[in-house]
Amino acid sequence: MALRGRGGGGTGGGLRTSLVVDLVLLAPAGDRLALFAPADASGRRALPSGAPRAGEALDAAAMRLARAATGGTVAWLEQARTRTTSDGVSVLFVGLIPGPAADDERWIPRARAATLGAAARHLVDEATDAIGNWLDRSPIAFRLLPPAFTLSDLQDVYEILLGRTLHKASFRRALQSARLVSPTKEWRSEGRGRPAQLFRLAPRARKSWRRGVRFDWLSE
Amino acid sequence: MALRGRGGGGTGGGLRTSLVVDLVLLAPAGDRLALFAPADASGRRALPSGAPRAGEALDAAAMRLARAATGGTVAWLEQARTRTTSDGVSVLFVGLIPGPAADDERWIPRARAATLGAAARHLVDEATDAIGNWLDRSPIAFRLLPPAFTLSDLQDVYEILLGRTLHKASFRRALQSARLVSPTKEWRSEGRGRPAQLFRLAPRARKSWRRGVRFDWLSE
DNA sequence: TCAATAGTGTCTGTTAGACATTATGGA
DNA sequence: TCCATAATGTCTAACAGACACTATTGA
Repeated sequence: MALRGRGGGGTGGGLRTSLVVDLVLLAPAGDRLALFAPADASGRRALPSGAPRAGEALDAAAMRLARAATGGTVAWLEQARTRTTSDGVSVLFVGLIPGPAADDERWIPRARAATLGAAARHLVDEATDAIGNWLDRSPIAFRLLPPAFTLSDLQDVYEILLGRTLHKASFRRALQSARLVSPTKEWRSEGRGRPAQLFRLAPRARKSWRRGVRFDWLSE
Repeated sequence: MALRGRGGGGTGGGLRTSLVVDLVLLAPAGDRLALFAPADASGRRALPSGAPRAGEALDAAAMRLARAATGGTVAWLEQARTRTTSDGVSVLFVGLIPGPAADDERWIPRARAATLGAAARHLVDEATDAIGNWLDRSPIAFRLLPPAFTLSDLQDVYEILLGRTLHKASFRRALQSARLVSPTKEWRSEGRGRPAQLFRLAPRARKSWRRGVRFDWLSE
């Protein structure tokens, strides 16, 4: 058992190993989640990964790799679990990308993650759980939308990310009572039906009120 | 951007670096949280840390180190954030230990984490947040108690871990409606006051019902 | 008897979800 | 006109929190 003081010597200390960042990048596509799993030269699909550069922070490395891989905007990127593999240490990052083109072959339906193998499927499950957790605590869904959006758009994003349907009136009431969105004077008409009002994410001035303890855990 | 296939060659791939597990071990002590920060030979306190052995999984390494450091039972241990430091890669683990002896000098009040330095204080804050998150989703509080406990004991643990007081009647109602504890026929008398009934963690058969989306986020 | 703690019953304001209704445009 | 979608009002059951009260022990 080593007690490491502050500023221990340079690269001293732990076991030496290789370090890799693995990425599970998801995006809303239609009414499902899509997974970024491009094929390599031999046609085999895999999750993107890469190595941090010397001195580069993990978050920065993951962001650089995610941008380079997708070529697009990264709406949100967060660290998940670290594990040791036969290759060394793997740090998993979970990211959300705004809607990719429907014909982009690098994206596959999230439900087909199992075709990448059991290990990849496990990482994707872990990523999906992480998104659900963050969604409860942070406005990540808004980053997948343009600055002005309809409440139906927003609800669609939530439903895709959560993988379940939400009650419309309750959803809107919760948004309103949290003063989370503010209406604009614009309306958007899409096909049939009444046009929808556009909203923006409101600059927050909310006191986070405390919620009671809930014991509705998942059955183990 | 490297696309790594399955079973890449042995230790190939990423940047080579050293790997260290850092531990934030907390325990309820009286009505506060205590932090495990033993002093080394020179009298300087620090968070415990250590290196995984070759081939050892991170969880296993953290558990081994936590047990070795405290010499006691580890009620719960979970991975938190991984970061790169000047020493290499550091994987943070958060653990809970059942009540240490009041005269155990290796434990300090959690509020005095700042005396270990800014970096350690940050890790401890991160650990406290992680505990709050897990507490919402998993029965970790029960592991800090003996198999039979009073509801006041349980509430005390929750209050210490959450850092705030809870409403007694609501706490009990929530426990009851979740069918989370089952009463025993034993009662325990401690000093003055009416004796308290002992309870046990009930074998769960709960369907986890879905909760609506809440937007009560912390102000950023 | 008093103090202290355990446990419970009742009330109230809030909220999630169900349902129904109105509003407004396109086909 | 009919249909589809947006937006909103009302009702109800559940729940959190407040409060008060009873129960049971030791001092």
